[in-house]
Amino acid sequence: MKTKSRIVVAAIALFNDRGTKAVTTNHIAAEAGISPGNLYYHFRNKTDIIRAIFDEMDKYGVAEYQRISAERGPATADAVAGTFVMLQEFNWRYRFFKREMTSLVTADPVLKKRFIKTHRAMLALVRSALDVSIAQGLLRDIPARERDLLAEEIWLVTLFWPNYLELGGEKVDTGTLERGSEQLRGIMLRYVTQKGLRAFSRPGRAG
Amino acid sequence: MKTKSRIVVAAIALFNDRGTKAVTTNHIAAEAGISPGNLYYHFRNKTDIIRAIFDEMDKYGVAEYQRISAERGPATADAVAGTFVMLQEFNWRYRFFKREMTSLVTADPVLKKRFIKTHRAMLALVRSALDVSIAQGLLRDIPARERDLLAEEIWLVTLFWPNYLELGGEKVDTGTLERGSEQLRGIMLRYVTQKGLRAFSRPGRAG
DNA sequence: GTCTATAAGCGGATAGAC
DNA sequence: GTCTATCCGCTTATAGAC
Repeated sequence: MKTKSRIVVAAIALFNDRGTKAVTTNHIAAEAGISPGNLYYHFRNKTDIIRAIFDEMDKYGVAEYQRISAERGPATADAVAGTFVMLQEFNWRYRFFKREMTSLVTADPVLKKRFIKTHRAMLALVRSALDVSIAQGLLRDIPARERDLLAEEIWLVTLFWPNYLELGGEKVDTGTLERGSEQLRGIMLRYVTQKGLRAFSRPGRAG
Repeated sequence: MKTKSRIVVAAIALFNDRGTKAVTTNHIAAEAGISPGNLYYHFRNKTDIIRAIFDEMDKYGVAEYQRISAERGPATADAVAGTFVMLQEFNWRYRFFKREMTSLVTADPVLKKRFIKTHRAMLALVRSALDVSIAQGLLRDIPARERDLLAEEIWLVTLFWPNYLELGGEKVDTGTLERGSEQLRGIMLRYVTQKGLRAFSRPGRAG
């Protein structure tokens, strides 16, 4: 693996474990098996590494989403189920970022700009998934304003579920992440039609 | 004001402004108008100050909640409205804590223990408010499991709304906090009865 | 309780050899 | 690209006078 990637991998591992504050560039260099000076050849500073991780997250998320959409067809119940699972895996893989995202984004204007772009895109994605589900008759018709609030609620729960678990002293594992999916299903169920009920309760290829 | 309180007040102001990471004990001492050495007479270190702030938050929150319950009667629509407003003010006053809570709590086991206690109490509070509202016929009957999920959802939104706003690049102000209340109302409305509709849509004394 | 002075240590970052 | 050596600056924390 290239040194630059090794640094990123080492940083993610340490950040997940001890948090960005406790981890120094020296620690990262040691974990990556290189000298501190070498790290500074590849990255300006710690902030720069965090930005690189975010960019990796962004690419990974988009790629996974597109893969799922391509395999299962866009806006199918199957794709929705697969996306849930993917998001949970994603949340776990980059759990330090979820944990600290508000302070990280507040502290770094460059990161903030990139994050907001992704954030808006995700919100739009949820919103359009709702629109499609309604058009297909899987969800009952919902007034526009309520649709906006609903999309926001779904995205908020998705975004903060791991945080919520950690704060409550619950381990982030398969079981508790599954409860997050259950939360989302609970929200959807309030709007689901008979037709939708059959579609959503039928487990997708993701199990 | 006692020096110890002055330190806490100074720390809150600086933390809100620049985050706990960027603020040092020296900064806090300067802001409080005392010497660095003096600060260490009153507190062991920064962590110790953060714990003191959390304890203050805890006391303040409980006191405000009890005041509202006493003035408006427990579990009335009026009290619920007042509690919303109070929570928003609370979130603003200690906004640094909301912003960083996951990392703060992860980093300090003592704080974590105290936080979890409060967290569980709040969840129980929401749950019992739901029970009372259902008993009074303001909300339709909800199966136990769904009731748990609902309480959790309400608490999650309450807890993370300021975070959510900051992450999306929205200013935390009266308008956006009001949208948080609207989110919560949107959630409640899905369960509200005719009787409850009258009670909840009538603005409480809090406006 | 409060101050001044200062020790000790660490993290960030760079220079220059290889 | 990678290393070693090193410096600067800052933060924490303590000692001891008042």
